[in-house]
Amino acid sequence: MGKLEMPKVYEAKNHEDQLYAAWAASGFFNPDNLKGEPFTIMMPPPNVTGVLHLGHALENTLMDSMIRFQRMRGRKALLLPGTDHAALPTQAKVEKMLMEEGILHPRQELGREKLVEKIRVFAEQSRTTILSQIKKLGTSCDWSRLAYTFDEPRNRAVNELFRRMYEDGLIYRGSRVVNWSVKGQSTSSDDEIEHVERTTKLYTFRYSKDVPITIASTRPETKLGDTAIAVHPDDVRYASFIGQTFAADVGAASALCLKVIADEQVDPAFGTGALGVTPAHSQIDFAMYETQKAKGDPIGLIPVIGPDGKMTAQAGFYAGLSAEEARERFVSWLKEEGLLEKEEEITHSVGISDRYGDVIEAIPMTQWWLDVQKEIPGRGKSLRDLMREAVTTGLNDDPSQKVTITPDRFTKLYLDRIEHLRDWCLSRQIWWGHRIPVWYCQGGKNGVCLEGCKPQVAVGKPERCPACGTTKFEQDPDTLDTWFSSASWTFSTLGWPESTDDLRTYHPTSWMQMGYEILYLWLMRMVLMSTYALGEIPFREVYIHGMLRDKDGRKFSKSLNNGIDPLDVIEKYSADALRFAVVSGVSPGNDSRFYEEKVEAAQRLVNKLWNISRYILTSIDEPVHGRAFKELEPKTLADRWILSRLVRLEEDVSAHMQAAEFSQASEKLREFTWSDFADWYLEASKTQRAQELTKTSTDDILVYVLEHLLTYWHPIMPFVTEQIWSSLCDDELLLAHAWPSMRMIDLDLKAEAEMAHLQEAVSAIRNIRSQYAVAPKQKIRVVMVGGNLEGHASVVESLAGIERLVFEAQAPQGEYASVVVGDGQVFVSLEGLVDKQAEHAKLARAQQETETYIQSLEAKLANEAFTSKAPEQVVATMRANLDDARQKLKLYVHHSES
RNA sequence: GGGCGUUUAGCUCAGUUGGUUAGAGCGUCUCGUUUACACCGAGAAGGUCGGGGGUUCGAGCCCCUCAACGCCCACCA
Repeated sequence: MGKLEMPKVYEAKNHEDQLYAAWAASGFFNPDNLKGEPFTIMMPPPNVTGVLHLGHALENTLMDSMIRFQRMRGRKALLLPGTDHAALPTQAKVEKMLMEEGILHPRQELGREKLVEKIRVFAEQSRTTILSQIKKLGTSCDWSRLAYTFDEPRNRAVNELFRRMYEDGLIYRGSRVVNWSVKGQSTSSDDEIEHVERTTKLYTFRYSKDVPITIASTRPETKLGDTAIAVHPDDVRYASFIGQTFAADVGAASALCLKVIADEQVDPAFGTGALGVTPAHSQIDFAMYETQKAKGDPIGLIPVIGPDGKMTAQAGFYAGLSAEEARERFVSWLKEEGLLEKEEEITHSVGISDRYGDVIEAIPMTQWWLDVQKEIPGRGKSLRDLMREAVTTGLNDDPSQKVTITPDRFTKLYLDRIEHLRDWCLSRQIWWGHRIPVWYCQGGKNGVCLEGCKPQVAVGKPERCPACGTTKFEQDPDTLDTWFSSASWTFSTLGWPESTDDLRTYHPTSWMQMGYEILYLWLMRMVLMSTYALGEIPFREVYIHGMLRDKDGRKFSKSLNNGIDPLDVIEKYSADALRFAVVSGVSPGNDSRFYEEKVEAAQRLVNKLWNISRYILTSIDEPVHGRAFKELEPKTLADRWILSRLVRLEEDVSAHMQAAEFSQASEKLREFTWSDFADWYLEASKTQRAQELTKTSTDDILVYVLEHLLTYWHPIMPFVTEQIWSSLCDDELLLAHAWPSMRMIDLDLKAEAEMAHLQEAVSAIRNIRSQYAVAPKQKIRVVMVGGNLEGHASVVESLAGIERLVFEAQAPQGEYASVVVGDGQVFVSLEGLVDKQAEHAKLARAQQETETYIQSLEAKLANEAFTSKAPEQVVATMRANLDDARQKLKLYVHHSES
């Protein structure tokens, strides 16, 4: 009788919070208390827009499994936690909530200060919730280094980055066409726009009877701002018009002045082959405007749609109308004038604001931009160059400064994207976020410096204007794109811009995981910031994971109401089960499905591990842990076999964990736990423990294997393993236990092969029992001829549930069901039960199979091309198999003769 | 219009550089309450690896091609 009490069912609820508290109190989450080579992971900071979802459960499992593994392997492991203020999403969310509460225009009604305060309160609450949820998931992060993208140290880093980039001339203020959300009243970057297919009407028309060129548009109302007509330079139809200017009165404030220009980008085959150029309301047309300007042959720029989504004064007759109304009226005017030639339905893609959901308008505005193509002073390269180098040759051709992306295909996506990168619009007109650190001198009237000074880029308000001497300044009202702060996450969290020990020790970070949906938004920008600011890559390895979907492969979404709250799953099952379920079946870059049955299966595994431990720990009087391998005394085949399997397991799991192949690692562990250890060794151990000779050695091996197994499971299932460990060992946390390497121990291939035979024989006997429905209590006798299992009779007897196994030289007489196993034959005594016909048929079938098998092997081995070209080992294995099969066939032949 | 991914048992997925007769979990069927576990045990059924072609001694894996589904990108005015 053991001294321990363990309930039959593992109740995670009773242990998880206490275990987490014990880990946190131990100090091992903090790498300052660890030795070894640093290994760093920065937690992708969850947005403070709400609570954690399943995707976070996946991410936390991936990160925590990796960091726990590395910690146990003796690394100075840092997993740094944090949250993201998520400027636009958070403000959008709070505004929506306020609107639901009846504050229909939060910005106007509350004003900047009050609205920001409302958002801050919401964000804080959400932050607190999120941090407690991270603990529930078991994530072993260093809370002493907790960061927030919107806290003071991060604000300093952001301002400093802005300042340096401004001084390097990379950040500039300029008027360009931006992506404008009328609903959100803010710009957004190219990456925050979703393209959706829509059907729209395409109108083909002329500006006036005097303009000889016909154009087409899905947004005719924007044509009020056209300043040119572009055609392909080689298009003979229009060649004679190039360079000419046509005037047209379409009802705008002043008559349109349309210059015909040549541009390679125009597709002569599309529509009429002529394109009405609207520089103010199209990114492409704006590019043409810039090209023309550079060529010294400028065209105009007339904004006809304003930030409020209404037609501007320049739209003349249409001023004040919404774009839709203006379109309607303009089209009917075209009809009346006989200018409309065609009206057809087409599908094309429109840009939609990620957060506000309205169609993005292209509008020219003065904003802050980051130039990604300009050469960085003193470096001879642009930001784009740095981003490219980091994933190809390594930064400055240094291979140790190379970011490896898994799976590799995302590297190509990344590189393609870099080539098409446009300047990054940094400023947002929302209020929740890092304020642009730029101050405008208010020396004169209307907020303009008397001496015309430049904007002052400074972390705090400047003392006085160097030009006019005033102390009156106004800060830029805009805020920074939220990704500007998250892009600096790998180093702002370590104290940059100070030169700290942390920065020297933990940067570049070792490993990063993220979903593919933020590859452009985040991964690229982290590389940009880190290579710019530190001349270092942000991380060495990036693991890109897929999305979790529901049982039917659909995204989890509020509108589908198919959400699963990870906290509910933890409450109902366990954090370990959630972790295992979420990680099993995932491969890098691919989506995977998640549903409750997976967690149920995982929880059964957790319980199985619990019960294996319960059996061992409660039935062994004084389990001794920490024995060395060589202290063990394997006495039986099963002993030698399970130890060899354990060595193999360690090898596999270590390799898989190192390579971030979590699913494979957990699959190997599951297989060993349930099949090898529980179903075979534990059952075999019962017989061994009943015998004086093998009692002690078996106990030792049971404890040894359990102890190792818990260790190898720990990174994936930390709670249950730690809980069991506490029963085994009361002076050390499993969290801080060293990963036992078994690299120096040889596999026992002989034992593995012999055990495979034994298992086959046992299965065969069980099969016969099942086939003949032999009652479990019915005593049966089994005779074995050949098979080399003498010496293992008692194990076979207990595993197969038979009364007695005897070995004889020849097949016995009487009523037997038989089966050939390896080079032996098993005869199960079944007096009065044997269905001779069925037996015969069964044997004939088995014999036939063996013959076919032999034939196929013979054919292969007779093929000279095969034997000469295939590796020696493959041929040798096949020869051995052929021998075995022939041996087997002899037994069948012998049997059918007898 | 480009590009990428997926397609293996009823369902969800493994299958590592091409090498024995393709695996697991769940589900299904049969049997079983022997003190670790009914959140269990034993046994069984179930697959021409999406179709076609090719390379090779040998293909689930490599090449070509077609198909279905999904995703991403794009300046179709």
